[in-house]
Amino acid sequence: MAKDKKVEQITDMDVDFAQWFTDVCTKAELIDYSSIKGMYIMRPYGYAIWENIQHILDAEFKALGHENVYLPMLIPESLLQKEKDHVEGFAPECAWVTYGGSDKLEERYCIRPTSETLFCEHYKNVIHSWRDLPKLYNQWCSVLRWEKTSRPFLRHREFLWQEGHTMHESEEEARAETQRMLNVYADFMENTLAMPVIRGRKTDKEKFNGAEETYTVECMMHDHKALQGGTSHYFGDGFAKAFDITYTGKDNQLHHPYQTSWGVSVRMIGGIIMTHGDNSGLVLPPKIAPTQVIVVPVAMHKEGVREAAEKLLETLKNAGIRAGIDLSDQSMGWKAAQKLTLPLENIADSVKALLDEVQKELYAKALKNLQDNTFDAHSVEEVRDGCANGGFARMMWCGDEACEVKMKEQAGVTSRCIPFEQQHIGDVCPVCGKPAKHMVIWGIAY
RNA sequence: CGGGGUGUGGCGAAGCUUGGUAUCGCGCUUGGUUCGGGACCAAGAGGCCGCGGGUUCGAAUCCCGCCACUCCGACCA
Repeated sequence: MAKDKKVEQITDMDVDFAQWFTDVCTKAELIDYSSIKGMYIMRPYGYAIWENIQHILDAEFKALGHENVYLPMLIPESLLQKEKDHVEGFAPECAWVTYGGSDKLEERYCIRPTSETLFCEHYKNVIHSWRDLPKLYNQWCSVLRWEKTSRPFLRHREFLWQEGHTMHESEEEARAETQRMLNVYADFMENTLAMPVIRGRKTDKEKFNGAEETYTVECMMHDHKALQGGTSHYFGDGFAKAFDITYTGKDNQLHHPYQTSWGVSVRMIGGIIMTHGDNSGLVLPPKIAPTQVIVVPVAMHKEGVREAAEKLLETLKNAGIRAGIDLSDQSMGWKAAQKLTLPLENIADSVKALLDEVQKELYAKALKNLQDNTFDAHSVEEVRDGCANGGFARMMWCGDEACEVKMKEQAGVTSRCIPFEQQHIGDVCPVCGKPAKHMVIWGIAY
């Protein structure tokens, strides 16, 4: 109950975590492979998890005033090239449409890897006055990036996501939006997905192409590697200038609006699996599980058993519990192995209490994993040795990209984020010895 | 993109060295028995042996190319 156990054999997670992950994705019937590398079929149960994520986040976005839109899938090359940093970042992994029917196109079209440029093209048309601001748009769609290596949920060539794109009158308002949405993601991950997160800012090296600031929620997986759960960018007015988006302000002068974007993808499902899964397979937090409870009637050949089970199913459903029923004619022993027994009296309340308990336990376990495998470091060697098999290292940093590059070369780690919650664990950057500016979380990332 | 491993019914494998009718277990279907602790009997269905080319009288097996999966790097939100 509340836990989807598969009898099929899967690789032991402590022997080969990567293979364990792949086994869970395929044997829990979340994913199937297609004939194209990196393009996956999301099967009903996997897609249902995404639908639950969608429903919950979409309601939160709308409650904060965002509106859903849909923009084209193709971006003319000339449009993509308007912002220099942006195109440099994405061009290497774009796929291009070059034929329409049997005719070669005059200009090739990129299959969207992200939609900043399309939103800007549209915003230029619809933003004219301060009265048109803010614009708080969101899009649910798939995007395409021609990745060299791919893994289910973690790195698809085509993946489902949502991308919010907002425009604001002032820098302050846009910065506030960037923070607000990061917190929406962080709260969702902690409260609904039972995944503890570290909120922080990306270094310049790791930030989104074209952004002034990139913020992130970082999670630790069961193997102590890092996974970025969600991301939120502050663009300043860079894109607005590149795309010539202007509005007339209250002062009767022309201004460029300030912009944000933010997104989460199906990668989050990979994060759930690698945070909560165990050697029995998939473990989902009850709040996101498509099926929370399965009623397992045993001895169904006996009169009244099936009817009683179906009545129980209705009771649970009416109480708002996502319940199912196993009407298969598996043997008593097989069914007993799937089952957890509760008295029928006040069944809906006791099931809810149990689900709450499971949710809390999953969070507590993940939090313990994060805390137990995060440590303070005062030298490159300490980070190298401490993170060799995963783990987060807190270390001071001078802010120079050169030192960040050395950390990758000498310790094998990348900067995960500059946490909002800073601690002073030293005065100098251990890499170069210069005065330290920030405490950074270092680790090996997915 | 570089290096290693892999590809045989739905799943897991054997067969390949040494070319000669496609095998096994699980699962599936049907019938029957059983059924309060992961059942059993019987009958049956299901395979372009990843794809393409070559060698050969004959290729799952040998040779070449490609595709995909997977691991390690590089790259990358």
